[in-house]
This record gives sequence, structure tokens and C-alpha cells, in this order.
Amino acid sequence: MKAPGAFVDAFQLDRKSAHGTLSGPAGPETHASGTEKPRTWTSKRLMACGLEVGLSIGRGASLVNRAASGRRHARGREKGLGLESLRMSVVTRYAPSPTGALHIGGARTALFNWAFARHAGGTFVLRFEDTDRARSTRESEEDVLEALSWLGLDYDPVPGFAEIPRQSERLDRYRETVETLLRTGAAYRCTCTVEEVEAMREAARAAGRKPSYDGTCRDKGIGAEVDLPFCVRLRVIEGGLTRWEDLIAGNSGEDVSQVDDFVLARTDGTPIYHLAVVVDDHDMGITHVIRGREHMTSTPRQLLLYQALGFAPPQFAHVPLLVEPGGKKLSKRHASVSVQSYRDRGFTPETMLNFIARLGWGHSDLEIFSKEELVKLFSLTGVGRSPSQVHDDKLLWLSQHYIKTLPMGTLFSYARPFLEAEAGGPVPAEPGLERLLDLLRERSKSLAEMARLARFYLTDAIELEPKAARKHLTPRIAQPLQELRDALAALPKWSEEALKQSFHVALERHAVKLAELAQPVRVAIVGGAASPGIFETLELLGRERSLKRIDAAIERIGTDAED
RNA sequence: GUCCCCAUCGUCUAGCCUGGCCCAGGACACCGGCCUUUCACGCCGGCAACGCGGGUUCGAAUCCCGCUGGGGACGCCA
Repeated sequence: MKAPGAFVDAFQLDRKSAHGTLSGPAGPETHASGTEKPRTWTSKRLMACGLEVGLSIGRGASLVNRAASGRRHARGREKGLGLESLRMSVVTRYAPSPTGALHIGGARTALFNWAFARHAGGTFVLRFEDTDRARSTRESEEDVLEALSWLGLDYDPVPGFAEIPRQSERLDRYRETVETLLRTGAAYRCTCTVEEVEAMREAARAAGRKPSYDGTCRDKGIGAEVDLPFCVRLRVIEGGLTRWEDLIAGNSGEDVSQVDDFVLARTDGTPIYHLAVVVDDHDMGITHVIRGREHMTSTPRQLLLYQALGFAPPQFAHVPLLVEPGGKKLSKRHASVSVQSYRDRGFTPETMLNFIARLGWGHSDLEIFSKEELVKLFSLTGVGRSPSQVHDDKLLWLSQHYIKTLPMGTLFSYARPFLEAEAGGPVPAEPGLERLLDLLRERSKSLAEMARLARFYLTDAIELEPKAARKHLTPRIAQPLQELRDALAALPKWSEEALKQSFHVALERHAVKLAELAQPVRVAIVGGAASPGIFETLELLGRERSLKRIDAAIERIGTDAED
């Protein structure tokens, strides 16, 4: 484990040499590679930095070859690479903005970060990016925390930081960083209004260029004393490095000319996302930024910021988007894809973890794996580069797999809320119920479905499905049914074996097949045409409840016949 | 509009870097059969893909170019 002081040390070191040079790479790569050479930002240096990381990983040469071979086939890249040497150095983070429930895409990003860190024996941290005060809420934070814990993704504390770091609590640090940038000339004050900037964008668009800020205030040298409201922008320098070797996407980036002087701090002095992430990722010692593809185009800006601040950038890995069955981007607002909604539909955490991981990540033909196996097998090279659609088919299959194989204790604890909802009250564990649940495993694709099927046992308030009743509760079966009922009532012992005997007696007397009598009984006692074997179902229900329901069914046949 | 990216069965994917083992493998879904007191489970079998066009090569899903299609980003949001 890293010494508790490591984050703080790196932090202070860099602040002293905040621009242009620095006395050592900021990240933990330093510890891995052991270099302490002064560093300036040139493209050669950056490449060297990548090389160092590659070497520290263990096969620098192959990494360089890959970079040279272009962006395709980033995956075979680190195949067979021993991650031993990565241990102790990896720090990943999941940094959601708490503006809604955790949806499946966010959960996957969190999962990948977590799995990558755990695989490497590293650290996984959580951070709330709540600089957008208007949209961030504590409720959303709770939702995210709850979803993460439900999935079993644990996170580590960061020395020197709050238990769960929030950007809103680090405003001073950002402000101070902006001051530094202003002082060194890496950033400047801009008094253009939002409307003016909008007009510039329009003009650029009209001229067939990428919408951007035109640099009006760039060389005005506006000081702190201006009485107009101002925001702070980064002075994007020619020759700035905006390309990187993405661990998933391969050789990535765009020309600096495509990046405009973007805003670092708002008119009210609060920081913009780019500034906050870069400062935080650096201060927290993040070594690998694994995030959604939608952040891909903002990476060049952040790279530029790293340079302006004299920080060594982390490694980046951009995970392809998750899309709706149609192929469109998964709407974050869509509540139906939140982790909680999957939980409420009756899927177990094991199911979701397995399902989510399989969306975009693969390890040969492996379909079913536990959290532990995922940690053992996970690698970024196993992550694909194209978007995946979220379909329920495989989810349902996986769900049933886990329902079939989970230990009873675990199954019951997961199923309990669903069972109680059907029962309309508390449902304690007892042998009969557990026996029923065992019989229902093969018939349930979700806990909700399982509870529905168990309803006949949980409550006496059952309703007969009209269709099933019409088909099986017919006048011609009334007589055999009544005889069976009386035989059952007279049974000395209510056991599966004895029940079977009674059925056979009735069957022979009336020359009907088992199915012809079993189905009516089934409908009578469970309300529908589907249930576990009729004898075990009767045995489970018990004599009293069974007879009562059969009586009700016979009566029903009578009244129906009169109609 | 401008930049960037992606492209194997309906879906999730293996294979692509290091061309031949791939007339492309697995899984889900679907279809058929078996089992059977219902519903399921299970077992067996089947359908089904390298987007298109050029090149390179003895040989291309794999390498190169173009096209088409799809997506993402272009905020004083994150």
C-alpha cells in the first residue's frame, strides 16, 4: 500500500513548480519507474512518459509497437502481460455527478474501474463531481451509494480527503489553482458575455468551422481589477499535446487547433468540470482514468490543462457507450435503466454484476462468472471498442441461472421483500416456504416472478384465472373432484404418497387421465394452470387450505352451471 | 455544419495486433424434437453474421484505401 503521505507529498511538490517544469512526475508512476528527472512538456517528453509507464508495466517495447501500429487492435495489446508489476501502483476512481440515480452505464463504468483496481491490487476511490450546484442533490448521492453497495463495489478512502470527496468542498483548492494559472499566464480573464460567445459560435458554424470561442480577450491583459464580470479561460498554446494512447480506443486525440480557449472558472468564481477533474485526479493520485466515451472529446482539453499545471497526466481508457435496443444513446434520464429499477424488477446483484460486465467486456467464451472471477480475469484489453445494446434476453437467462444456483439463505433474503409484497405482510423463513422456493427456482426468471408464483402459499386471497377456470373447472369433472375431495379429507396421513393414492383411486373409478383431474385441482388450489407438481403442491399447502380451495372450486362449478 | 470514433449471427460476443487452424466459434433469443400430471427445467437438433467496393497477397473476417451506415462531442453541464 502507498504511504499515507504520498498524495500530500506529490501535491505540495507540484504546487511549488506549478508551471512548465516539475521536479518529478506527479503520479504513482514515479514510484514505479523511479525517475526523478526534471521534466518539461514537449511531445518527446510525453512520449517518454508513456514509455516509462509501459516499461514499468513490464513490456514497454510492445506498447511502443502498438502505438506505432495505429489505433486498430488495441485489444491484443497487453495480452499475456503480467500485472504483477502493476500492483501497488494503480489508483482508479468513479466520479459521478450526483444528478440522478445510478444508471446501468454509470454502473458499468464504476464496475470496470473497480475491477481494474482490484485486479491490480490497487485502490478504487469514489468522488462526487457536484460543481453543478443547481442539479446536484444529496438524494442522488444516496442513490449512487446505495446502488454501488448493492452491487458489492467497495471503495477506498483517500488519505487527506473527506470520506467521500466532493468537489463542492474543495472550492478553495480550485480557486487557488486558477490564481496560479492566471499568474503564470497560462490562463486569462475574459469579459465576453455569454451572448457574445454564442454569436462567435454561430459565426464559426456558419463559416464551416467547429463552434468555438474566438479569443477576443486572449491578449487584452485584463487584470483582477476590472469592474466587468469575468470568467477565466485557458490560453491554449500552439504545440500543446492533445493526443494520447488510449488503453481501450488506442491512438486518440485531435489537433490542438481544434481546441478553443475554454472556460476554467465561471463569472462567480466557481470551477468548471475540466479544471476540477484535473486537479482532483492529480491530487488524489489517480493513475488510470476509466470513463465513458462521451468524455473522449474533452480529454484533449484536460491534457492541455495537465500541461499548464505541470502535472503528469494519468492513463486514459474510454469505455464505449451503452445504447438502447434501437441503437440510440442510453438516456440518462430514463429511470428504467437505473440500477435500482433492475433491483426492483427482481434481479439479484450477482445477476446484474455479471450482466453489466458482459456488456462490452469479454473473456473468450466465458458467460457466467462471480465477482471474484471477474477481478481475477478483468483487463482493459478485454473491453471492446464498439457500443453495446442493452437487451433483456440474456439478463433474464442469467437471472434464472442465479436463482437456480444461489444458496437458500441468500435467495431468501433477496426474495423476501417480493414475497412480503405478495403476502401483504411479514414473511418469515420456514421449511415449507423454503421447499416451495426450491420448487420455484426452475420456474422463475426474476424474484418478482418467483413471488408471484408463491402467492398461493403466502395468502388465501387468491383469485382464479378466468381462462384457466373456464377450461379446467367444468361440470363433467365436478363428480370426480368431489370424490377426490372426500378421499383427501379422509386421509389418515397428508403425505405426497397418500395423495397420489387417492388420485389413482378416483382416476380408475372414472376412467380419466391424471392430467384431467390434476389440472382442475391445480387451478383450484393455486389459481392458475401452472405450478410445481400437483402432489408436492398439495402437500405443501396442507390439508385444511387445500380442501377449502377445492370446495370453493366445486361450488363455483355448480353456480357456473346454473348460469 | 465541424472534429473524432465505431462496424462479425436479431442481441451479447470469440477470432483481428502476429493473414492460412474460420465456407467464422460460444452464449441468449427463436424454431423443431425428446422428457412430462400443468408450467418450467433438462437433453438433442436447427436457423442465423464477417456492411459494400477496390487493392496488397499464393491466400484476407484479419493488412491498406474509398464508400455507406451508425454514434459521440462541439456549454460560464458533468
